[in-house]
Amino acid sequence: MGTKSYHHGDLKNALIQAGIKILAEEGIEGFSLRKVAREAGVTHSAPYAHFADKQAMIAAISTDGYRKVYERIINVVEQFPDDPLRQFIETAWVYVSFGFDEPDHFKITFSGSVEREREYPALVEMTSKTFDALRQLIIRCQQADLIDRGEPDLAAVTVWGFVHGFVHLIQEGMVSHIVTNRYSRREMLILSLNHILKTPITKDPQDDSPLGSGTK
Amino acid sequence: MGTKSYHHGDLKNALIQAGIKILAEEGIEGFSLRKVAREAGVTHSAPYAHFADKQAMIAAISTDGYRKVYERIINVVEQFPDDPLRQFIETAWVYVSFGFDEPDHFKITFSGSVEREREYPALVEMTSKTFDALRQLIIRCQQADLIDRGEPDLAAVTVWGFVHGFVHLIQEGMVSHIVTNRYSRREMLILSLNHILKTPITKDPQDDSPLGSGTK
DNA sequence: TGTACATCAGTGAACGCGCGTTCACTGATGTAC
DNA sequence: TGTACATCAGTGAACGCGCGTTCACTGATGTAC
Repeated sequence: MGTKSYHHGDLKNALIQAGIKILAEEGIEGFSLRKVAREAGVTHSAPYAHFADKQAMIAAISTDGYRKVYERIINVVEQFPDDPLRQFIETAWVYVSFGFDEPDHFKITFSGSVEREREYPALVEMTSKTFDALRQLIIRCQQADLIDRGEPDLAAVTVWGFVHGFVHLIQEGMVSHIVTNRYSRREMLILSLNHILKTPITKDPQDDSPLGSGTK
Repeated sequence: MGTKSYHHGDLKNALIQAGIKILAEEGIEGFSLRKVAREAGVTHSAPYAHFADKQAMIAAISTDGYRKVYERIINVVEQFPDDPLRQFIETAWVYVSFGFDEPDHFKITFSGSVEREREYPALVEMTSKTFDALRQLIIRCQQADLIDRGEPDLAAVTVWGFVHGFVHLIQEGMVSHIVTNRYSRREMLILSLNHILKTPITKDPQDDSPLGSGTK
């Protein structure tokens, strides 16, 4: 399992990275297997040695997106072991940051680009691990009385739905400039989360800066 | 402005309807100008008499989506003139229903498929009218103390973000079966909105049925 | 009412393009003896 | 260390396809006199 073997070395991973780069540069519209191969410096038919077809390549990129988010969430949870509020905010921020930093990788990951998910066990595993981490977090927040109790899966729908929609609205430029000119994205996120939290917070726990002052 | 004139009659609208049908049957992936023309029973070059290019056709379909949602929102607001809570719930339901009933028309409308929106004044007008209706509704809800006060545009981001994400999660099958098997979509929506409302409601105002009983 | 003309919605052939996928191949790498 | 062979990652030509768009055209409709 060295980093390089013979021939190209690790074409499979190189193709995934190339795919992510194509997404970043040309978006989902511009995504094609041929471009990915070109980006990786390889013939357009080379990817077929590693991926059955285009769908399989997309599934691998999607899996990578879930993996990134999952690892960051786990990381945040470990970083603030006894602080569910902080875990809640930073987990939301992880998700939102991914959406802002890699918009099209985010879209391909969380917008059901993979048609027959079942056929990709690695993807199925990453999605269920991620969903589970979110669910556990919600339960911890309910126990700490941070958000309304009730069916945790339903609370998860509320929170995750909001966070996803939040990214979407900003990505698509649907948020009024009154808001985007006045608040940073992190500030907007936390102020919005306040509508869901039972006790609104007034300071960003990251640096104790006051929220909603109305100046970026 | 008769319904039919000479030749085809009203090809422009017929093409928009054909486009919506193609979206419903084959999704965004399967959408092409040539298919739309075929569906409308017309040569593949006929649409160019009415739309400058593919983008213009998409912009028209998107405008139609906004128009539908806008008209239904206005309708709901007029139907319950002094009941902001009811307006709030039904407006959310209008949006969500559109997403469930016409998933791909919804996506093309609210997922920034139009590249240079500025160039389509009818679209710009419909979006701003819709945004404004939502904003006014949020303000009415804040005044009635239904949701937390503060910058209305930010509250709108929270609510609209949530509702959009809600549709997305369900459309993409990302909601746990525990939840979807147990609650109807309307029930899920209202129970989720309860996390945002200051005073949770316990009955669906539409028919006074109890919420969250745990059986569809 | 009838004729000549202008308008313009819709036709159909043609273009060039990039795509996904296949397939016989080449040639570098690894393995057996 | 050297040779023969097997493996298999990557090549490059070829395929058929549907796409967006253009353009000279046709023929139905409307208008002027």
